[in-house]
Amino acid sequence: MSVPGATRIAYTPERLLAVAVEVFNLRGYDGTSMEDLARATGITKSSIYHHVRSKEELLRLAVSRALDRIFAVLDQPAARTGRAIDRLEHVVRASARVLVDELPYVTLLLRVRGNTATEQWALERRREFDRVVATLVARAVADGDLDDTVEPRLATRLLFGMLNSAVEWYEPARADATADLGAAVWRLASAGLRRRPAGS
Amino acid sequence: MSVPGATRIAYTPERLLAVAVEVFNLRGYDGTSMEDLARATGITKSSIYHHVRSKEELLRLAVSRALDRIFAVLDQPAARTGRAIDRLEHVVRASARVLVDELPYVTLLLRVRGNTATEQWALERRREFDRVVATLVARAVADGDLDDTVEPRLATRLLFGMLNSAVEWYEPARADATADLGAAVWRLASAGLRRRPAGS
DNA sequence: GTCTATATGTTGATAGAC
DNA sequence: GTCTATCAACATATAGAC
Repeated sequence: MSVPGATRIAYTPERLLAVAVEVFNLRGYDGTSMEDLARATGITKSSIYHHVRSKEELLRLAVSRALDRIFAVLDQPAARTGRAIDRLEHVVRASARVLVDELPYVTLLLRVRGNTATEQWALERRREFDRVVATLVARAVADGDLDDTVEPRLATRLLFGMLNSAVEWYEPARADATADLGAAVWRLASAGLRRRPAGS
Repeated sequence: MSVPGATRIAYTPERLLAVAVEVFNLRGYDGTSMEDLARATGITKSSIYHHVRSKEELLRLAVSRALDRIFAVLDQPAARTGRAIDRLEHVVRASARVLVDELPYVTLLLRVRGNTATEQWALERRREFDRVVATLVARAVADGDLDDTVEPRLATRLLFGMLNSAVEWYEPARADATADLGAAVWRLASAGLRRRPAGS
């Protein structure tokens, strides 16, 4: 049923992945059937299997892309040198950029439950990331730059819980106050919301 | 295959629900089959259908329980009278208590995607809750008690994103620093993590 | 690279005996 | 209240023509 004059989309694994991830995020990975993907792409189930081995491969491609981008943050110079508090700020802001730039992929990653081998691997890598950040928070506390009344591990989880929650509500279309997500998160996490009478 | 001497668990809808919610949270609602529930309960699929009409009914029972507890927070006197900032603090702390006390049910509620009519109803009620809280935040800003540099709606989302993230990591077994989740969340959200040289 | 047709297992749910 | 047996629909995935 090709339309004359309208060029048929040539599916690459990359483009197929983009469509699949959208549907996964809408319906959930388990709630999405290959038939759903067929409808969304405009080709049949069989044609999809020409590009990928399995439904799980699509998941693996998606979460590994998200993980690559997120771990790249930890390799940036600003995350590896300087005062712990400044490195932490950089990790938060750069992670926020990754979240926004790769929103569908990061969203899928953050919703992984652990049903398949792929999902368990993704969960393990996420824990690895959390451990690195928790170490950074602990160091900032030791440096006297962060309050020591909130336990480092708890602080880390609240900090990234706040940031990661953005996958549930961030709308890239709107160029509103949420434009710089990282700035907002860092401001709230470091200074808090409460207005102070005088001084900073 | 009943064991003599070991009293067979008498299943009530309530007890069945508790088991089902555990499995739903482990595998995801869509990733859980009635056969999975049969294994977890120790009775057959057919027996489960003696207690509930459908798999979706289990979901509905679970999320409505969570929603009831959460909306009850807004009806408490401390959430309805006094300064907006104090009402907000109470809503955060009371919501944290609900999250902890009803952890499996709240967890399931927060993971709903919208595939079924039940799920869409749950999402709509969650948005309703968010709107009430956002109004409270806006009022606290107007009162001059909250900083006006972070937009109220964004602040609300970050605040509850932080709190709700607890369903991903909170462990009731451990009576550690996370014992009072609400206190930790409120402290971080209001005062921030950064250590200040002098004064409060 | 896409299609039709199909294999093979699993799904949510029901019928009816005990 | 639980069971065995079964259903129709749908799942992932494959075979092979064009």
